[in-house]
Amino acid sequence: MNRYNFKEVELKWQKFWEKNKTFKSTLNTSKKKFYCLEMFPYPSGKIHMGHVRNYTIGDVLARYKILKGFNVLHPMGWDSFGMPAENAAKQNNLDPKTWTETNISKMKVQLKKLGLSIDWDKEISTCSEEYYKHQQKFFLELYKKKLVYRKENYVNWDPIDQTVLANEQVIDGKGWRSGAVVERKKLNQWFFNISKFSDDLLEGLNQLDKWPKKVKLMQKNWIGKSFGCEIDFKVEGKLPIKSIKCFTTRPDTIFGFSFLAVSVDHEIAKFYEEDKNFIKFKDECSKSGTTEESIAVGEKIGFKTNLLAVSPVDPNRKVPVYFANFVLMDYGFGAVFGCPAHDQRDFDFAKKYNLEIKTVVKPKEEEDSFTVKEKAFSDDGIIINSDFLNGLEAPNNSVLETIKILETRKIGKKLTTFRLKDWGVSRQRYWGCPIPIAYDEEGNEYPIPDDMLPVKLPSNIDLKVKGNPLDHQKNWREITIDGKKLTRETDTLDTFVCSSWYYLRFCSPKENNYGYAKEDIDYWMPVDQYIGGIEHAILHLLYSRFFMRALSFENKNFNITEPFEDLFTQGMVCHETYKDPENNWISPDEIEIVNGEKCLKKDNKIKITVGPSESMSKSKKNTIDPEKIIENYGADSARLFILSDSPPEKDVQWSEEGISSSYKFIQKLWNLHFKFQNEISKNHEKDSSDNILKFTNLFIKKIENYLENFSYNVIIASMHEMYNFFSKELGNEYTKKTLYENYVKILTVISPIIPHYTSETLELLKYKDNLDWPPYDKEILIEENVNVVIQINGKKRGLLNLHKDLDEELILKKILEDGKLSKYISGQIRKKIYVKNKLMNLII
RNA sequence: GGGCGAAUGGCGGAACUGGUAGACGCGCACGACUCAAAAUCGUGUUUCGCAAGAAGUGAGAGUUCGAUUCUCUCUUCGCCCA
Repeated sequence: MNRYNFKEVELKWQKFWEKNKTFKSTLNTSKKKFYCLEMFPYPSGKIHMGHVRNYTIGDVLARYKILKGFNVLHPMGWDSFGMPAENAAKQNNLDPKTWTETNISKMKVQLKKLGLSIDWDKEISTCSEEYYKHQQKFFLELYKKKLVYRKENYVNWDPIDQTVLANEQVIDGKGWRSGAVVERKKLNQWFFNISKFSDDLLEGLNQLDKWPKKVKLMQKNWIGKSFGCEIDFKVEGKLPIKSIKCFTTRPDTIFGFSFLAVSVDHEIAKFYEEDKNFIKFKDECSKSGTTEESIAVGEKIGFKTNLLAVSPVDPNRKVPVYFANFVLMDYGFGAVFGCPAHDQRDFDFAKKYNLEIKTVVKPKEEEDSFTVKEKAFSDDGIIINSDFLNGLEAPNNSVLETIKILETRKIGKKLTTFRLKDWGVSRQRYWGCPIPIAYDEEGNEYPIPDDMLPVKLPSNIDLKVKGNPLDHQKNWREITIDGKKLTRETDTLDTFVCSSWYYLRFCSPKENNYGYAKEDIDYWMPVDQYIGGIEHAILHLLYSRFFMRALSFENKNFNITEPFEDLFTQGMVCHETYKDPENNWISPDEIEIVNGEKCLKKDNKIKITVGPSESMSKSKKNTIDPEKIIENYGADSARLFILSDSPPEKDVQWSEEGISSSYKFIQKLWNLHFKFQNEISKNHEKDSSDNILKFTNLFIKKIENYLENFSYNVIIASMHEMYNFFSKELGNEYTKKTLYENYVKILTVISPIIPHYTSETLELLKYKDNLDWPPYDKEILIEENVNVVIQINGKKRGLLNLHKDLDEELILKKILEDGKLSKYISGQIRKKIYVKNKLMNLII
């Protein structure tokens, strides 16, 4: 017996799978399909532990489904457009294409070392012309359906990346990638009309039974459906306007109205265009971002107009009208009424500009004389000081009730709004899918005709220019359509567009004329299991759901609305953080242990402070390189460990002890294997017991159950139990047949976890057939004796091993006969609770 | 501020519809092998107690014969939104 040589074995089987195209899948309607998809990676050039976890989880599932007889589609591709390529290319003086392609080939090698059951023939890359040419067709298709449009709009501008960001890409008022404080800028932009499907996207969530509740809730909140009221306020003043339309979700506080605020982009702003003070004010507004976040946190400022707004419920009440930075043009009508007493934002504003604060809601337990003083009261309460609204319960009752009253009085009308805004897809970058549109001198739009598609990205461009490099490509920009001289659009599409339909492309990766072939998607779609990080709970998943709706809109041949049947969101991979005495982050590689203490390798007198375990990140230097792990311990060890310590949906902590323990376990299994072979060769005449048969069948049952429920960590625990069981049990005599058959079954059911190891050991056993998931024998699992828990007054006092289905009275007799148990029974037995074959509880 | 979720030994975590809490692993301790160490193997490991036994799943209550599991209040932490 030699040591298990993982390097040799893993390479051997990876080559075998590749050569035999073991995981190639073809359309076969006679077979039940299973589409297993993990979120495809960005080709940074190096895989990280998050990838290892994501793809291992998916691989275990895919391999299990193959054993279960499914026709499994398990593809891999590259989300390969996007800024990092452009930035890296700029720094290293090469072009994004070369950089990306080199990275892809590097990462492919690394991924293959994990031993994934990928059908590499279906590999796709979103930056390839093969891919994006179809995306341009889709774009024009949506353009025809009027689901894509262009408008001038204020946008979130990332000054570092020099590009526009969608609201979803602004986090804490900063660009999600660059971290730069986002500015407001007015630009001509392309938009996908995602808001057209707001209601449908919301409703659709109800069908997604298998999605995590959390993700559905996050999407629901993001779509943000709310009821409110549209109210037309009469205004008085020197300007030629008579009224301003407002939207409010709290019409019930109308009597507390003390100012009206409009956006600086509101139509009445045109009367102030010459006003220097207004221009200054507007400038100040544009400095703070347009996100809800920045508006909530930032200072509320206003610019007083010379208009007065009249209360629609009390014509004598006239209040000032302000431009205010916290009102956005794309929310409601760009105008809101302020009720300082019951909205903190309005309260802050009123305090600043000395406006009236009129209380119209009181807490339930307070008197009617209650007044708001230090801060706004926005909890539930009762309406007061509001004439015909008095006494209503706010807000549950009062909002709908008020809307009804306002409707009958023709003051306002009910309006449903959504928080979800249209998806701005224009990016001022080179490395993206070109938008297939051109313009004439007047700015009219011309779709690029079919025979002139695809619009290819020009090569050999200068990236070092400011702004979008495509703007500087004069030759490329000029185009003649039908004899007309036009200029191309230079914006490229947000990379989220590429990832909104890649799962369709995997079904027909070679289809040349269109993005997919109908027969392929009819068979393979929807994705049966989608696996990825929770960080995509909103953006990518919502965009994908939209994209399917957009494709199926006015299209009889396409009726997929929900692309992902089941969704699993895995947790992150964490590691301890280390710091030296000067507070610098220290990587795990730079550390050695001296006398049980963590010290710097290069100077082991310097001690290291151990910080909390956090998600692996380059900035905290707590990353572990998967390549090195595979090099030192092998892919099976890495797979085993990444699955073993925590449930897949939770964060897992990477540790040196953990990976080395997984490595050792495989060595132990290897030793066990030769024990098996040795016992098999002994050729015993009969089985000493049916222990092995029972264990194996229970094992299959358990593993199957765990695989179905993503309880992968418990599978590893069961594998240890299996090892412990057989190490002892092989000391007893069993026939060659019993040993061989059960051992093959054991190896089969653990093969999704450590496929290289099991392939090798099965080969050593000279096992030649195709592997199938072994059905377990229910009959064997039926036990004749059962352990019955004996409780006295609800306290466990003992355990009796009894024949199954024993009569209650007989059990009682046994208890009384048992000295250890009977000593607890002093008086009369008042009550007996008997749970069949499980428990007997006696109440004294 | 709102919503959602979580809390179990020294640590990661198990426990199917309420029915033996702590599976399995890590760590630790002891032992075997060894001149010694590493590796490996074996035994033990919730706490208190010599023991019998008692307590015990963040805290407090409730429902129940019986609660890690259900209900309420609170504390802490995490995530999302503001």
